[in-house]
Amino acid sequence: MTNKEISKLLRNISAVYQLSNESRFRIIAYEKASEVIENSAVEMSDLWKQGKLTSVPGVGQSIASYLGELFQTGKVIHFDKLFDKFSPALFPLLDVAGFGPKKALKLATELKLNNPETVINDVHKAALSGKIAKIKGFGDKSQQDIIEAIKRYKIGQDKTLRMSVYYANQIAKSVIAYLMQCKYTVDAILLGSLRRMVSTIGDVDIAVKTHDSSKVIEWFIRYPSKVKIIEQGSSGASILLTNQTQVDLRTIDPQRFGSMLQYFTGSKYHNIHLREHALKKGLSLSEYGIKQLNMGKIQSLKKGIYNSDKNIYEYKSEYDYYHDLGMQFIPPELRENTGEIEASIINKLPKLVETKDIKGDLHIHSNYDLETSHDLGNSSLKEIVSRAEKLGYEYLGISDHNPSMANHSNDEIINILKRRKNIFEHIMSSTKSTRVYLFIMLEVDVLPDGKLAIPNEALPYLDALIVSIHSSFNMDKNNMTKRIISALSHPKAKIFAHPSGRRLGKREGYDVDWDKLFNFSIQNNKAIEINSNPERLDLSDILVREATREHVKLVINTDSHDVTHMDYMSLGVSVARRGWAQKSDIINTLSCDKFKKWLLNS
DNA sequence: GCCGTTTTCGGCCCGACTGTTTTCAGTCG
Repeated sequence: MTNKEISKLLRNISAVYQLSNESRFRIIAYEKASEVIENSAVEMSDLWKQGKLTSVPGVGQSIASYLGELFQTGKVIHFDKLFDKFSPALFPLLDVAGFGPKKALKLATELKLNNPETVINDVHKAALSGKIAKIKGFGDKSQQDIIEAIKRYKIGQDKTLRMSVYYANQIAKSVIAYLMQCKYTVDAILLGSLRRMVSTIGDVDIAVKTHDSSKVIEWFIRYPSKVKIIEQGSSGASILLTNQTQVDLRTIDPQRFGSMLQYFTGSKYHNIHLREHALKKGLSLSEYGIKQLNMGKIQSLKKGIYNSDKNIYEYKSEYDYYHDLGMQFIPPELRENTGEIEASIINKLPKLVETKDIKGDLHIHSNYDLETSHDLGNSSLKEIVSRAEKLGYEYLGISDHNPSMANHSNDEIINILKRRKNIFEHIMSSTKSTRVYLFIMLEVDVLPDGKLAIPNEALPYLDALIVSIHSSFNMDKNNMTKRIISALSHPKAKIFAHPSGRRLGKREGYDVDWDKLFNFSIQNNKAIEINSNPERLDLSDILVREATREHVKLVINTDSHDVTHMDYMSLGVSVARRGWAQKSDIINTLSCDKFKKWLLNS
C-alpha cells in the first residue's frame, strides 16, 4: 500500500463522512491526513514498522491504528462498513472538476449508477441526453458544465494532472505581458504555487494591482487564447486557455496589496496555520488585512493602516503584514506549513541559498562524440565555457555519457577518453582569456550489479565521475540501494545524479532507502545531485529537506544538453530553497580551490 | 479526529463565486 493509495483512501473516507453529516472537524481531519501523507517523503508502511505513524502531523491514535490494521490485514473493517452505505460509483466522479461528494452522490443515486468502471461515461451520456437538467437542484447550465468538465477530464485534465513549473512560467509571462498592456493595470505579479516554485503547477495565479478592478477583469477575460470563462466576479476571474491551462486573476487596490499577496501566494495550509496563529493573538486574517477581534485589548499593529469604514488594518507590503503578526518575513518557497511559521516566530528561519551563490555547474553534456549509446549535447565546449563565463561561474564539469560498452572493447573506450582529454585540454589552453576552470568528467551508468559502465584503466583520463541509473528501474528498494552504494563506493565517483530517477508527469522514481544512502554519502564524502532539468527536479524538495536535516552534501546541476539549458540552474536552486537548503549545504557554492579539493581528493 | 507557551478538553481559517434558489448549498482555493 503506497502513500498515494493511502491518501486516496483517506480522501474517500472524508467524502463518506461528508455524506453522513459527520462533524466537519472529523471530515477536515481526514482530509488533512490525506494531504500530509500524499506529500510525505517517507512511506507510511515503513513508519508503521517502526511504530512511528503518529509522528506524522495530522495522524493521531485513531488514524494510526486504522492504518496499522490496513498494513496487517490489507483492509480496515471500520472503513469498509462506511463504504458499504454508498454506491462505489460516486468515488471516480470526485476526480472530475466541479464534483464534490454531494453532487456525486446525488447523481449516482438519481441515475441509479453502481459501476465505478463506467460511471463517468454514464454521467456523460445522461447529461448529453438531457436527463441531468431534470434532477432537482440541477439545471441546464449545470448540465452543460458537467458535459464540459467530463470532456476535459477525458483529455487528461483531471484535478491531479500538473505541468512543469518551467512551462507554467512561460504561459504566465505571456498573460502578465498582456495584462500590463491594460491601462488600468498598475502592476501584475505571479503568485500561488508558481511564486512558491512548486515543481509541478496545477494552474497559473496572477494578482493585479489596480484602482479599477472591473476594467482589468474585462480586459483579462478577452485574453486572445482564452477558450472559456470559468468564473467572473467583482474581485477576480478565472479563464481556461486553448492549451487547457487555467489562469486565475485577482485584482486589488494598491493599499491592500500586501495582504492579497500573502493570501494568494498560499499555500492553503500555510494560510490556515497562519490564521490559527493570529487567532491566538486575537487577530483575524483575510486577503483584505488584519481585524482585531477583541477591541478592548489593543494590539500594536504598527505597520498597518487603519481603515475605519471596514474596521480593518490594511497592508501595502507583505513584509509589514508578517511583521505585525510578530513574525519574520517567510520566503514564498517555505510556505508549506512544515515548520516555517514556528521558525519565523522565534527568528530561526534559514538563510536560503540563492542562484548568485552558485560557482559552477558540474553536469553538462557537450557535443563531443565519444560514441555513447545515450544522447549527445548540442553545444561545443567553447560555447559552454563562454556561457559559463557570462553566468559568472568559476568552474565547470563536462560530464558526457560514457562510451557504449556494447559497441566497444575496453581498449577502444580507453582510447576514446584519452583522446577526449587531450582535445579538451587543447581547447582550454587555446582560449586563454577564460577564467573558468574545467573538470573533465563523465556521467557513468550504474549497471544492475552496481558496477560502473567503464573500465578502470580509463579512469586516469577523468577528474571525477558522476554516476547515475539509466536502466533496470524496477529493482526492489534493498537491491537498488545496494546498487547505488556500490557504484558510489568507487573513489572517483563523487556525485549521484538525478537520484530518484523520476520524470515529472511521466515516470515515478525507483525505490531507494534514502536514510541509508544519505548516511553513506555523509560517511564517504559524496554529493547527491539536485537536477535542475524541468522534467526532473530530482532530488525532490521533500527529500532535500530530509537531506539538509542530516547535513548531506548536495550539488545543484543543470544536466544541460544545450547551452540554453544552463539557465535552468535557478529551477534547481528553487528546489533547494524549498528544501530549506542554505549556502553551506550546496557544495558547488564553494570557491574553485575548495571545490577542487573536495572533487579530486578521494 | 487532531492537538497543546493561555488547553488532555474544547477549540478547530476565511472568503469568493455559481447555480438554483428567494436565502442557500456546494465547491474551490
